Amino acid sequence: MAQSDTVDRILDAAEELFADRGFSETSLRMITSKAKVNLAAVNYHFGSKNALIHAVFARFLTPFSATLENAFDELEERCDGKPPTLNQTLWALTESAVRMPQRNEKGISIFMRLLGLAYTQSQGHLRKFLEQEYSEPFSRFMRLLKEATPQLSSVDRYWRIQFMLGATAFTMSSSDALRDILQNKLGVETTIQEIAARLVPFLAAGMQAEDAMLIPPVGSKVSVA
Amino acid sequence: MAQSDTVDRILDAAEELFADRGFSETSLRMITSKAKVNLAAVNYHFGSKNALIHAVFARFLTPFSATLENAFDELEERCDGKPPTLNQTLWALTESAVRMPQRNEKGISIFMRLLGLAYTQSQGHLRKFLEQEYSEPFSRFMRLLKEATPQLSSVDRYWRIQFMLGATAFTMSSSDALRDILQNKLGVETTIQEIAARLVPFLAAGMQAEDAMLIPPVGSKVSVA
DNA sequence: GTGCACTTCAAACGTATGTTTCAAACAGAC
DNA sequence: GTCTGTTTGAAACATACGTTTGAAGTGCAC
Repeated sequence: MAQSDTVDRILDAAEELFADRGFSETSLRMITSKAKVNLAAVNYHFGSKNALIHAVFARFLTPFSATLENAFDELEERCDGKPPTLNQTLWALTESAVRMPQRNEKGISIFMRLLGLAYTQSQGHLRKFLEQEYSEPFSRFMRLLKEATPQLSSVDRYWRIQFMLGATAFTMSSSDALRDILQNKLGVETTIQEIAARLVPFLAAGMQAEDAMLIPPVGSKVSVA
Repeated sequence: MAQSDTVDRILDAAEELFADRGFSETSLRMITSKAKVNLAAVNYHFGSKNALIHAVFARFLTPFSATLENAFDELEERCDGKPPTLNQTLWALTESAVRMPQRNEKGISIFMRLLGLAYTQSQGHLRKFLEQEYSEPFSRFMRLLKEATPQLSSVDRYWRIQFMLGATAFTMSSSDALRDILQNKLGVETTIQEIAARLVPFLAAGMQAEDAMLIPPVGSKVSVA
């Protein structure tokens, strides 16, 4: 049994279990027994549980950030000089995610859930790792967003980006559960691509909303400064 | 030392620690030492750690759901017969949240973060508890949303509600950190009311977006079914 | 003051965790 | 075949967890 076999089996099992249950709620014993390898194999090959978590992210994120950089390059080239629109920028991101070669059909949604967990679970080491390793495509995406919404003040744009992040991370992090609910309630099947196709126009509309609302509607009791 | 003192100190400490670190990542020993009570006090007063988690939610959610019911009553009365608009419904919700009497100035944002965690961490017992205890105001809010967006299909509405939830829970759950960043970067102070005032138009715009976007913009490579 | 219900306390229990250890198995070079 | 570096295996380690126990302390009615 070659090394890579054990390593990959651990990564596969860890990825799925982390996505299902979260990081702290998944023990090394669950991972190694699902992967059918010895308990000590994780510490032997990765060093620690935290390092295993990083490896799970790196296996997806490293090729993804390369794909994303290419997509941004292509987009900027196609727009030669002019800044890409908000829709173009958002689509470049979602398409890069959707087009990533998948290990299996659940690959994307598993990974989206992991990204959502990374944001919501306060795993300090993980956030630090992600910031160190993948700051460049993130900064570039932020710059594109800025150029695509020149009408927004810095403060407005800042908050609306947070809103977008929230809607995305939250939805993706529970997309399996949400899909199941929808399946049971309305009998509708949904793919991750369809979710993305619904999410992008929602985000774009919110991002470009006119805020005629800083004063609450007539009849309400509280004046919002 | 009266009972209520110990109970409240435990609830205060638990609320803050859960919000900071998540449920599984917070041990009873952390809680009791922060609250300066004996370790056994939690099991004595609440029965178990899960029951403590429920109590933390109930302390906020019970008065809040009463306030919210009143706000909805008032709103529907004011609209006599006609369904309230989306903006009115969203404002009724946010105002009820903002107007809740707070134990301290961080009360709201702490609780928003807890709600976000409840959704993302797969704590089965918690979801079951919340569904059993607070299904009524939740269903009512959903009904109001439905009446305020008759143009949306059930599926569209379902997903957009998830997007709204996500943007709200995520933003509110990290609003302290986000406010700090904004303060340092741009030197701007922000209150929770102002965040709500920015969030509501974002949500309303997203909710009412025309989805002319189910086919990606010209020039993109992937057709999304 | 005595009795009684309620509350606190220190200590222990059983279990699960991440990690380490060290011998056994293995693979490839010579 | 023998040696060498790498990988696996079963077992143990130390630690942390939620929970339970039983004694000590507390406030109040009588």
